Amino acid sequence: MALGKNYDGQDCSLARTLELVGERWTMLVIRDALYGVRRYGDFLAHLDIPRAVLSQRLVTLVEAGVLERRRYQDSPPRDEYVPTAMGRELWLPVLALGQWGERHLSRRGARRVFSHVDCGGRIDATATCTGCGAEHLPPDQVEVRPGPGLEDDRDDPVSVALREPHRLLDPLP
Amino acid sequence: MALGKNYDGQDCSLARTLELVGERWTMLVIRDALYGVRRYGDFLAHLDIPRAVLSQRLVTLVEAGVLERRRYQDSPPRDEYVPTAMGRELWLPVLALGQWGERHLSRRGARRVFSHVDCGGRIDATATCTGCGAEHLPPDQVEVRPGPGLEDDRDDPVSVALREPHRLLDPLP
DNA sequence: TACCACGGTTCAGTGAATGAACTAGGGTGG
DNA sequence: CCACCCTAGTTCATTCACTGAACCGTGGTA
Repeated sequence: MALGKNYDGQDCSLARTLELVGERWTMLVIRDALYGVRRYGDFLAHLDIPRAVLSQRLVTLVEAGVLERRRYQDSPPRDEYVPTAMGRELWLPVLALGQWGERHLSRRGARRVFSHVDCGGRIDATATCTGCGAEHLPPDQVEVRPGPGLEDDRDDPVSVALREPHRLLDPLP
Repeated sequence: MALGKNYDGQDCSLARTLELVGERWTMLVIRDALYGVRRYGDFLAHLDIPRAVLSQRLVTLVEAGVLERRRYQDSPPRDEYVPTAMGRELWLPVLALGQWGERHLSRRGARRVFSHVDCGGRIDATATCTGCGAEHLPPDQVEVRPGPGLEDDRDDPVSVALREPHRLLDPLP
């Protein structure tokens, strides 16, 4: 972080977190990784993000331990990016931020509906199942599907795959 | 948002939220407002933020309905910034992000400890009281105090006031 | 061999953030 | 009356972050 003023003067954990995830595009990369996106090209197409930014963000997240880089083929060499346990725990802030937006910034209904894999109940902003009451649901216990407010006009592979219900963390597309 | 590429291609609530709160410094301004900081000079001193950035962020947050600008004196004219109901609901993402940082990015103990005003129990990352089980605690039911990991080397008025337990949303310093 | 797909890298140009200085409207004290 | 102080901004040249467009390297395929 090279800007003249960084958050060093802030001895607080929020600032530490924001130094890592607060740069433009980073939270959306993390969100996509939690949905199950793994490959550079899929992040690129789904997020419509500049290539250099995506490369740099992935490097940063791997170095920080949020994502893990894994070889999925040797010829030619190809890596994918998988959330670590540390990265999976960012699900809660991602959910809280997204639900705030659903509640306050959405003029149509919910764009994405998150439900509990085991009982089908809706998930609230604290990752609690409103159906059965299960709390602290990790991402692999959550299914995402389109809500009534989602405009379905994207045709990249990830957007197409997310037209169907999809369990978080399962590879996409 | 004038960068060549914005988040318009992302029909998702997380992107809508990040367009508002994702700019550099904004989440820290909101965090301070939730702690109870009200005045331009106090945000300025506590955050050590460039003046022009603070002015612009406050304007944006007022226009978006997250903060409300209120006259606190007429001669000379002086306004303060108070979280709206919409702004107070950002407490949950702020807490979730901060707690993630406490858990994964802190080499010493907790910098800030959040507890339930009514029973004194600790608050977890979902705004649930670990003492009595009360859920969805709003900020005005939460008290913040320094934790064992906080370096107490700041001497601006807000930092000094936060050396004592402080109920969120109560004006600071 | 030419073309394609993939996962990057490079770089000039544009926009955001920054430090430093300045402004306006009061209030206070000598 | 004037000088100084405080507060809440505003201005602007400079630096840094992001971007579009082009390019690169390593394979695989027809």
